[in-house]
Amino acid sequence: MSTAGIALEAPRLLLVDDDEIFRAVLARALERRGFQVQAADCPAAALPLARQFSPGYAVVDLRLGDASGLGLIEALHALDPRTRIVMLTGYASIATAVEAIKLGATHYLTKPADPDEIIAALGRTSGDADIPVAAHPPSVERLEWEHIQKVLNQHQGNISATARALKMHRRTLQRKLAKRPVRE
Amino acid sequence: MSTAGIALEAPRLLLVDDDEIFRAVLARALERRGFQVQAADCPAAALPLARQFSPGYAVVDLRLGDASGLGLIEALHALDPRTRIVMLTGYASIATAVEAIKLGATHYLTKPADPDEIIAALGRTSGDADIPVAAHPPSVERLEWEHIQKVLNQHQGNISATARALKMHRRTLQRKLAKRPVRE
DNA sequence: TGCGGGCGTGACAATTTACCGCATCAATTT
DNA sequence: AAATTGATGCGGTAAATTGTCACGCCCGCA
Repeated sequence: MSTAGIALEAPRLLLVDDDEIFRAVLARALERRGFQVQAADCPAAALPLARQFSPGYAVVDLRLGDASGLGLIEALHALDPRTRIVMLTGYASIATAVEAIKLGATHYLTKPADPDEIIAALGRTSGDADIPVAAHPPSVERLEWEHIQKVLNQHQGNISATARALKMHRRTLQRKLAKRPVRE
Repeated sequence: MSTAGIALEAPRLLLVDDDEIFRAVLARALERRGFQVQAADCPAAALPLARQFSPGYAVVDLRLGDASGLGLIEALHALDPRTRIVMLTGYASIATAVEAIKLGATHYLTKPADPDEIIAALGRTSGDADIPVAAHPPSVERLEWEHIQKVLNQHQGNISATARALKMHRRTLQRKLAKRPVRE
């Protein structure tokens, strides 16, 4: 990080996500990495904020309650085409990815996403002393575990239903669950 | 399509796919729908053809033998930014979709795609379609595929490096890449 | 009290992975 | 020019994982 005037020079970033906890955690992580963060939980709140805050960067979730983040991307891009926008989503699909990029997003990431990865996606390779490591991608095993847990949670711990949703055999799911989560 | 002067007015379309049968079938289908089609099986053949043919539309496959269709998209876009390019692939992933759109493709479709769908995609601009957000969580298989593609992309297609990053065997990665991804 | 579903588990076959090795090719290095 | 390094493709085989079927056991419900 540069030595002087951090508060004044810090790039402004708008974070839009409807999950309060996720928002708070990510906001803090980004602030710690030198961004000045403003957050909102829906497009209606985000737009006025964007007008006033005039952020150079934005991270927006695809699923914002009932609204879609796609419209917000379009609006942010219309407000200032130079804004670097990353779309972040837990429910990724090719169709929404294509649409997001066409509407002006600079990148499209799936949750879980590491803060460094998000920053990299924003296209800000801050030439300072941070992130000497090339962010290690999670192993497929690790990712799979996270995903299974998430879906299992959505189904209130119902293993059979989860297996169906994941298109895997119940027996296999049981076996995977019996094993330890992989540590990196 | 209009009734008169088809031969003169017919929009020109460049079709690039390394599968000869597929190419022939699709070319015929597109011609029957009023396009003037020129086909090629690799970027090396496609580029000169594009220069001479100056197509307003293009349909290009992602996997062209050993080459990638992404480079061709970039080249076609550089040749004439107004060219409407659809990327068509049986190995679809979010990572390559994002890449394709950023390089100038107007749309990205997965095989099998019917000709009408392709034509619709060629004419589509952003925002004129309601993208269904977040249906079901992806299957573990799909998730794995997307993750692999993403990391592969981060490593510029280097299979060995990707295998190392993913902590999986290079041989295994090769086999997974050779297979087609599951349709959702 | 029977029915449907979820859960846990054993067993065995089918498939997939890990791990070899080897050959080729391209880019460096010596 | 020859040697070295690293990427890629691919065959083969042992080891591991998954698919599948079959149980028995509960629980909630009509």
